[in-house]
Amino acid sequence: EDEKNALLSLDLFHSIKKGTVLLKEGQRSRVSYFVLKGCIRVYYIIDGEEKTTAFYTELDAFTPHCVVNKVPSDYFISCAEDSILLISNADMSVEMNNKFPKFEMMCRMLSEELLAKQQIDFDEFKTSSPEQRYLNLVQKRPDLIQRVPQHQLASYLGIKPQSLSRLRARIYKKKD
Amino acid sequence: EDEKNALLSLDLFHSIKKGTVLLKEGQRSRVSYFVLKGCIRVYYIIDGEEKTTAFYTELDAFTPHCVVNKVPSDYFISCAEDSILLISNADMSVEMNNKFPKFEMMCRMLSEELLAKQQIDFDEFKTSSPEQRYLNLVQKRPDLIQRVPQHQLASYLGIKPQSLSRLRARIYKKKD
DNA sequence: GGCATTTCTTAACTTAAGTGAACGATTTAT
DNA sequence: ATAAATCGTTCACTTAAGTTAAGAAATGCC
Repeated sequence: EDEKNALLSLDLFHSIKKGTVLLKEGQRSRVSYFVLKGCIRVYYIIDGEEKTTAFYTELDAFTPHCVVNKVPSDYFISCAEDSILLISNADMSVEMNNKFPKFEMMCRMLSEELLAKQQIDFDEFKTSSPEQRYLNLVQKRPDLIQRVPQHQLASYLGIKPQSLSRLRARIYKKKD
Repeated sequence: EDEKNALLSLDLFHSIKKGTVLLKEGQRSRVSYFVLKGCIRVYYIIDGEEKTTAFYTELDAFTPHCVVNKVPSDYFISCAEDSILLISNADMSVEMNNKFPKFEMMCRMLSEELLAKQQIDFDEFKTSSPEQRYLNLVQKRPDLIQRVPQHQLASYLGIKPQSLSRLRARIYKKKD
């Protein structure tokens, strides 16, 4: 339909190399990401240390906080792998939303679902120990454990790399 | 305008007593809440223990996960204080969204903002210690610390009540 | 008012995470 | 290919949270 043509007429697809920084702390941005292939990572630098808080992989959509609230970013975004991303800017979605009511509805439903899902994730995080969180991650996103460095996983789990290493050793020992 | 009349024609306002359980684990629900006065609380019962994960107070809106995803609820919701709530059901919002494009847009923007805001909250939680999280809460929601029992705050901060008590004593001692 | 329940604090002890440092192993750059 | 940097693991030690238990304080209920 018309929606389809409007989307395809713009070339939004980008091939991006591992390590490329897409957004820096302090920057303002107007773009959202949709991951077609690869992985992007959100991290803060606190007291000189990287603290990774999120990974977005195949078919994940992500609009940074600074885009929604029109403020400078608190965090960095970088490509954790060579990736293919769909990058769209906010003006474009405003236009799409105006032209196509269906698009607006889809966006509303999507963000409502993501919000509800994230609330559950947050609840799980709060109510479980680092070890349980790790085991939970093994269940829910086994790919992440393979494709992402341990020290980034550690802060994603809210702990230090050494603690994750120890915790893994502990779990491995239990399997007797 | 029309929107206003459509809203007012329905009586959605409810006065609810402290302690009333609005939603139980396992139940399906179709209703969202908007807190006009008071406080509602989300909690799980895990191994017989209550784990509080969220509080909604004046002017907060909340649609439970089970409503969005049409599944049985994982958690309980109860009134933490005598409250006045606006309770609307999902059919109603579907209708509103159909009738009034503006309403759909507002809902989309609201949930996008809430999603972005919650991501930041989650990030802060992951990157800080229980003590920092408590101090952060004192800054951001000082009212909660007054109006909510400590043991509920504790699990909200991801720790045990005894730890919160100790942590508070530790902070108080430091002020010398 | 007085009794029961719930809530908060304290303490001693256990367990696990934080810290600092060392050492291979792996990856990256030249 | 080699040197440099990064990464993962381990260890000893410190710090803080979990656990169990006891008692004080506050709250709710006849």
